[in-house]
Amino acid sequence: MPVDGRIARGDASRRLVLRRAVDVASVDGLAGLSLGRLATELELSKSGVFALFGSKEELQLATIDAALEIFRSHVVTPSREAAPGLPRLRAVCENWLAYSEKRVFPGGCFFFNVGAEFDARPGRVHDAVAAASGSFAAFIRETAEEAVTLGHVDADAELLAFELHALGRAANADAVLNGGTRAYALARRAIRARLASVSGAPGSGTAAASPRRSGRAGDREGSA
Amino acid sequence: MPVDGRIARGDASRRLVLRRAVDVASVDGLAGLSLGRLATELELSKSGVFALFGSKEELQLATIDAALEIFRSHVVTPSREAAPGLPRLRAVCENWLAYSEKRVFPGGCFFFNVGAEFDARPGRVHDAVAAASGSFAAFIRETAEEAVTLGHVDADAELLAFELHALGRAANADAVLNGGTRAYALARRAIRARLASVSGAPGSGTAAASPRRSGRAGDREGSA
DNA sequence: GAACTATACGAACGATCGTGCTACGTTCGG
DNA sequence: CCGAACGTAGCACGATCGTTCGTATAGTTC
Repeated sequence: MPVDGRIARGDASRRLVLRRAVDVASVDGLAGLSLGRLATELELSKSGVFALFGSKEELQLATIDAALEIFRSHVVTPSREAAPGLPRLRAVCENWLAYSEKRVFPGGCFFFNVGAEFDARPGRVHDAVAAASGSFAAFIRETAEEAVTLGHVDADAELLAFELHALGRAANADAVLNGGTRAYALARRAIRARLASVSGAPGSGTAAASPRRSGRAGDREGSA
Repeated sequence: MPVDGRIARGDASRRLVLRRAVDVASVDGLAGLSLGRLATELELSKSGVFALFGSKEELQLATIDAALEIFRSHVVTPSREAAPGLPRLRAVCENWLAYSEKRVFPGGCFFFNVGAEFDARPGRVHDAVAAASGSFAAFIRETAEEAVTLGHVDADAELLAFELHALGRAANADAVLNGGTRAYALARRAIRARLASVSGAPGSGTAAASPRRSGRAGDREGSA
């Protein structure tokens, strides 16, 4: 019977702290996280919060893990329900944009912010952020490779994945910094143009939204 | 005679501080800037540095201005030497990538980092960052519009500018976070494919580097 | 029951933060 | 030459930081 009431209580407290920590970090960064602030906002003692994680760095690493779980549940997992190939590739793009636009984290994409924050600093936090960011980049790439292998798109999979990831992150950056939703609309147009199927099977995945606005003379695709 | 020895001395000190401040901020963020750290590293007194700017927020704003000047001198100004239209559009892309890759700021693009840092925080620093970022986005857009007007490319100028800006920022993010130069190569391939001229006049601007690697079967452009 | 473990608290630590105040040069305008 | 302006340093303040210590409490295991 691995039911330990003490550990269960501790895990509940850890979840409570981490739920707040991911929101704070998405706005003020992982360095802006402070034990005292978290304790005050959650009406706990600073030393109690500290004891739950052992050090600030461990709190930061736990915050990254918690954010990664939330990210996966909003972006990666639902995308797997779409059919492999182009539908899934469209789904992961749309799910990512929706995840950013709905402000699952109040500061926009968590990993965009902490990635920019720790990109040039060494240490375990940097490595954890890079690993998390890299795992999602790998997921996009594998999904793109699948779409190419299945003949749904004719492109270099790695380059296509890079472009799609770039468009999403740019939309997040512009939208959070300047407000409004224009950046998301631009990203969706660019992604749609890039993911026009080569032949048939245009079946939209789980969340491919906005089938509207097919007009707009020359949606920019035949520039070669 | 606008020669005031006192003000001249003060400006020299301000430049000394700001030169260090932009480098520190590009790695540790504008919030990671501290008067004490700057004073210690520059062997000045903390109160002296403080008096030069009046407040930390003023130091942050001055740091943004100093970084903007450096950015313009490396990216915007040299791009204006290229011929209007497609050559200039190619030049601004390449100059931006070179600015990021050469680590003009040790933490990569200054405005990418502080943009992500202050995107969701209110205040004057946010507004200054948004204005600086927006002014460069406007420059790309205007350059793209010029290329479209001149018939050098057939595309939606706003969307094209968004895509190019997105590709550059993604390359910066990936390269700084993970090291290596692969992200820059991917961005250059994507930009080159996007900026294939519609007819003639492919004259490369001032800094369009890497005319190599024209091979690579199907450089992904005819996916529509 | 005792022995042990884990959560949680309160108090305190040394360090650093941004910010004042004071004082001393240097340099300007009159 | 004199008073004002500016740069610069020294010192101290209140606040907050991460961390440590001692202790009380609740749960598990014997």
